[in-house]
Amino acid sequence: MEKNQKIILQSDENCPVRKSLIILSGKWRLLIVFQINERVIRYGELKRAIPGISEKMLIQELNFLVEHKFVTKKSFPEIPPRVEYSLTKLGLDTFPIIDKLAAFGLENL
Amino acid sequence: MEKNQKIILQSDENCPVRKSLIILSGKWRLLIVFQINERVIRYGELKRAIPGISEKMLIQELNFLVEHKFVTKKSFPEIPPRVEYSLTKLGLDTFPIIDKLAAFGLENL
DNA sequence: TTAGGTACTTACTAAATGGTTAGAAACACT
DNA sequence: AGTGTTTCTAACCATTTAGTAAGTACCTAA
Repeated sequence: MEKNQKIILQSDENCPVRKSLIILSGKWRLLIVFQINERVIRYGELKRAIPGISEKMLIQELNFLVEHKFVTKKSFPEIPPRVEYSLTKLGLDTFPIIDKLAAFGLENL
Repeated sequence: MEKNQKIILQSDENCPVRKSLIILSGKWRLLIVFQINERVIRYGELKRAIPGISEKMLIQELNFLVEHKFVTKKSFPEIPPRVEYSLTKLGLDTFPIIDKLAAFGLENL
């Protein structure tokens, strides 16, 4: 805690909080990660599991998460196409954050 | 965890993660909260403590945080003016989130 | 009289984010 | 021939968020 605070005191790009925010902020990212959870899930399933998300945002954020190694993507050469998404270890490592966010929301909002 | 997940499965406005994100997302909010920390701090001090933030964003986000009861503001009728900010209990309660964000950033980014 | 300090406020601009709609590809089924 | 399925892609627009720069008010000290 004291260590983190010291780093925050020079809150520039080296600040780990800021680094996390740059990658994990946004309306859908953490929600998608948490929704995938420990499953292997198809694009369409995910879409149905996150009401309100547009196809554009879902695919865009999935691509981002794949690029940044939070999510693994596996395409099957079938017709109609099948694509499966699952979390990497990095993706699973965001769960403590999501848990705290959920706990805070439940208690205070 | 299972409970949270269940709630997430209908990820609408009732989702506590989403509620938290609506209030706490943004480039500066959590940074400001963590920077105030347990101190009583003046506007100018805070500005110097958060390099890169513009006056507009600082005051705008401070106002938001005051409105939403994360921060307390106390103005002294002096010249030059003096205004002191400090965290409420609600503000302090966001620390678990910030800690996890920092931990994640340190370990992974 | 001028410059300086503090805490803002305003106007304007730029960039990032999100939403809507349409469509493409490729095959199966009717 | 036409419809449906699934996973995307692209164009366009609206909204939100953030940055820049200038200015305000009031008093103090040089």
